[in-house]
Amino acid sequence: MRPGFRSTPPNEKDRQSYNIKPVISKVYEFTGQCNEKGEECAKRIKWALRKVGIEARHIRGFSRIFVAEGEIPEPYAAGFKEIPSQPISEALGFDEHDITYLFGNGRGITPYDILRLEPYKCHSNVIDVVMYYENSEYRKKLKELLRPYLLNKKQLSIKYQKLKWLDDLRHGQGVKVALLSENALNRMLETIAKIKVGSYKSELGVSTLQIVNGDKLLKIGVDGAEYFAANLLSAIYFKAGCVPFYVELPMRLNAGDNDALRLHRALYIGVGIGRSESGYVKAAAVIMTGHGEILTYLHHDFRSNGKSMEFDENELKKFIEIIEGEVENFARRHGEPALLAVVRSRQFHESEWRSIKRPFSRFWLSLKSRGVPVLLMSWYDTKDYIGKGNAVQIGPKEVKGGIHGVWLLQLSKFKHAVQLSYYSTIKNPVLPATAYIYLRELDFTSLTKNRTKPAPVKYVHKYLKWLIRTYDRRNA
DNA sequence: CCCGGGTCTGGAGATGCAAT
DNA sequence: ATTGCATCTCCAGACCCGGG
Repeated sequence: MRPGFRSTPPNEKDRQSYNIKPVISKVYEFTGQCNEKGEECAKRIKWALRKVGIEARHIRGFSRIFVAEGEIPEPYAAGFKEIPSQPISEALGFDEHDITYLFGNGRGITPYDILRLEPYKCHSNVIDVVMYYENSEYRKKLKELLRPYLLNKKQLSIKYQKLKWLDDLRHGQGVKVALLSENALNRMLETIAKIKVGSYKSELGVSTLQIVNGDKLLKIGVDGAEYFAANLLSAIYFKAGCVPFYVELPMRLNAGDNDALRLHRALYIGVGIGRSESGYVKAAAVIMTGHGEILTYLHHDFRSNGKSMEFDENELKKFIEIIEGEVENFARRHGEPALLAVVRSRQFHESEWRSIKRPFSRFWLSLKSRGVPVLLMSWYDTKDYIGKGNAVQIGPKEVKGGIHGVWLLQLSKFKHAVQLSYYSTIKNPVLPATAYIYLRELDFTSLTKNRTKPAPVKYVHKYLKWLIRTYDRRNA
C-alpha cells in the first residue's frame, strides 16, 4: 500500500486530477454488545469491520467511537449510531473567518496585513535590525524584496553589514538577520546552532537571531515575494519583543461571561520532547501569555534507557517543578492567570504519555486548589476528511475533576481533520476547540492559514531542534 | 509454543509547490 | 534555515499468521 493512505484508489492525487470528491469519513458509536472491554473491544470491532471491507479506526479513550472511511452499509449499520458532523460555526458558535487582527494603526482581516499596517504593540519606539549578509547578492535581493513594504514602517531602523565572522552574530543589541549560504549552513551548523541557542537568552524570551537561507532567498520569484516579506517582517517584530498583531475573537465570544474571554488572559505552556543520537532526550517548554508574548524557554535533559523513552520519575518531577516555579513567578507579578493551558503534540508515545501525565496531574491539582482552571490539550493530524469547515464532537465524558473529550476539526484550509483531545476543569467542551483555533493564530513566525501546530508547541519544537543541533550534527 | 517471513506503520529526510 | 504541507522513498519495529 502506498504510504500515507489507508486505502488505495482513488488516492489523493487521482482525486485531484480527476476532480473526484474525497471519501467523507464518518464518526460512529458502536451501540451493540461487546464481551471484551476498552481497547480490546475496539480492536475486535475494527477487525470485524475490516472483514466486510470497511476501514475504521477508533478514538483512543473512547473505545466505542469509530471513524470509518465512508458510510457503514446495511446490515452492519444497525449496530452503530452516527455522530453527525456540523459546520464549525454551529458547533462552536463562531466562524474562523470572523477572527480579526488588531494592528497598531488599524484592523486587518488577515495577518498578512502586517505588510501595510504597523505592529500592535512594541516595547520600544525604535527597532534596530542589522542584516548580516555573507555575499552582496543576498543583500541586493533582500533590499529589493522588502523595499515596497518599508515605506510605512517608521519604527524599523535597518542596517546592512557584511558578515565577516560568525562571531559577529553573537553580539550587539536588537534583532540580527543572518543571510547565509547553504554551504555555510551545512558546514558550520553546529556553531550556528550554538549562536542561535545563545540568542534565546534575552529577557524578551525569544530568539533575537533570524537566519535566512541566502540561496533559497535568491530563488524567490515575484509570486513568492509578498509571502516571504510578510513572514519575515512579522518574525522580526516578534523577535524585537513586539506583538505583531492582537488576535481578536468574534464579538459575541468577547461578551458577557463567555469562557472564551479567558483565552486572552490565559497562560499557555507548550511542551515537547526531542531525541538525539547521543541517547539524550530533551524535554522543553515554552511559556506564553494570552497575547502571544513569550516569557521563558526551559529545557531539561533526560537519560533514555536505550530504545524506549521511559523517563526517570525524579527527573520528570524536577522538570515539572521548574515549570511550576515559572507559573508561580508569573502569578506573583501579574496575578493568577484566567486559565492555564498545557499544550502538546502527539510526539509523545504511549509510554511517555503515561509517565508524563501522572506528575502533571499533581501540578493540575495544585492549580485547582488555587482556583486556576486548567486545560490539557493535544492535537494530532489525521487522514480523515470530514468536510472543510466541519467539526465532530466526541464526548465529553465526566472525569475526576473535569471533563475529557475529543474534537475532529477541519478548518477551511485543512486537507484533513485535526483531532483534539483534551482534559478540562472548565466543563465547557467548546473552550478547547476555541483555544486551539486561537493558538494557531498566535504564531507570529508563520502566517499561512493551513498550519495545524498551535503557537507554543511550534516554538518549543523549533527551540528543541536548534538545541539538539548544538551537540549532535547528525540531527541536522 | 516458538520462529520466521510477509505486511503494515510511523518517522525522517528530500523535494517541490503554494501561501492573504 | 520565510513558512507549511503533500508526496515519495527508505528503513526499522510491530504485528500477524501459518508451519514446524
